[in-house]
Amino acid sequence: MPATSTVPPQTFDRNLTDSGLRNTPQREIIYDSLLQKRDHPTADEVYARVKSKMPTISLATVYNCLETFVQRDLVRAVNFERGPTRYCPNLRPHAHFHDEAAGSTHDIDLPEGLLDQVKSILPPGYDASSIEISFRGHSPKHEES
Amino acid sequence: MPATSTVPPQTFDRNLTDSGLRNTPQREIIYDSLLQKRDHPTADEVYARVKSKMPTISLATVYNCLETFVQRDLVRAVNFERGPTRYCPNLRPHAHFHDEAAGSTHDIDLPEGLLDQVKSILPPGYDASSIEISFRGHSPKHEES
DNA sequence: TTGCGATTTAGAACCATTCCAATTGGTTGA
DNA sequence: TCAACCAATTGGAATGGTTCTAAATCGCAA
Repeated sequence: MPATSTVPPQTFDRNLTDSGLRNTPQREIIYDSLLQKRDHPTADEVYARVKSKMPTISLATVYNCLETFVQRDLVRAVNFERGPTRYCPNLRPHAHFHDEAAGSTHDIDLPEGLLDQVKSILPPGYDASSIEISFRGHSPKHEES
Repeated sequence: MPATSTVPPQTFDRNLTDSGLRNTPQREIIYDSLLQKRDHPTADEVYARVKSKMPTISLATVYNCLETFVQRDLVRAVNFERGPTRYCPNLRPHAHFHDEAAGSTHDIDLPEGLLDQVKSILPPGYDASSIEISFRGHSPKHEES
């Protein structure tokens, strides 16, 4: 049982079709590649991985599809400073830990209630639609980041 | 009394000179401009503000100086997604709130202990050198963001 | 002074991303 | 089945923020 939560395949499909979008081969193969190796790849990395299965796919399509997934809340976009955007199919509430030495990124599960607690520090009148928590530092070794 | 904490002028100077750097007119005027209007300006905005006082200054110098300040922990660099880096002279531990509608960024003071508490969710072996907490949403009106 | 390293500068280069315009593809309803 | 329409893909050009480069300048210290 992985410590991640992704949508089941049929939900992925319906999430798209329900809003008038299509589940194209490109979208399927890109989403698949995110599930396959959950190391928070950049668009370029996704492009490279996906090209072996579908050599004619274009980088623009990779950007388009990833953006579509983010809009539909199927995937999270993760940013560290000004680095390239990374993509993450884990929908469970979690923070990110960026290992500076290894250049790898790990998900950190959030305990129940932590987000509410953090949100409670906001002064009256502030209404947060999203909260990001990210760490930098060094982390134990992982085979797969 | 502002809810921010910046270094006193002589500390600013010593922080630089102690590590073999010089406190040049450009550095002084740029740091000044950050103190003057604490709305988390981008490098471009700093450039525009500073140009009226020193018309010959270059954008590259603005980038150089800001980067120097960040290295020396005189200023914090703040990023929201892939937007341009913004700069903040407030050294007190704080989070950032980004108002999507207004495009403005506010400091949110962190209560004593919150960072430790957030840090405590890390599994054993993880050692965080920095933590970022950022909100997006909508905030009450401000004259100055 | 002279020398040396720190600094500034303009402009070129870079990189991630978005835009554009043309083509292709799938669905729907006549 | 066809036509029409809108979604999606594609390659390449364009954009925007930032960094690099190489040359000029500056300021302190021998």
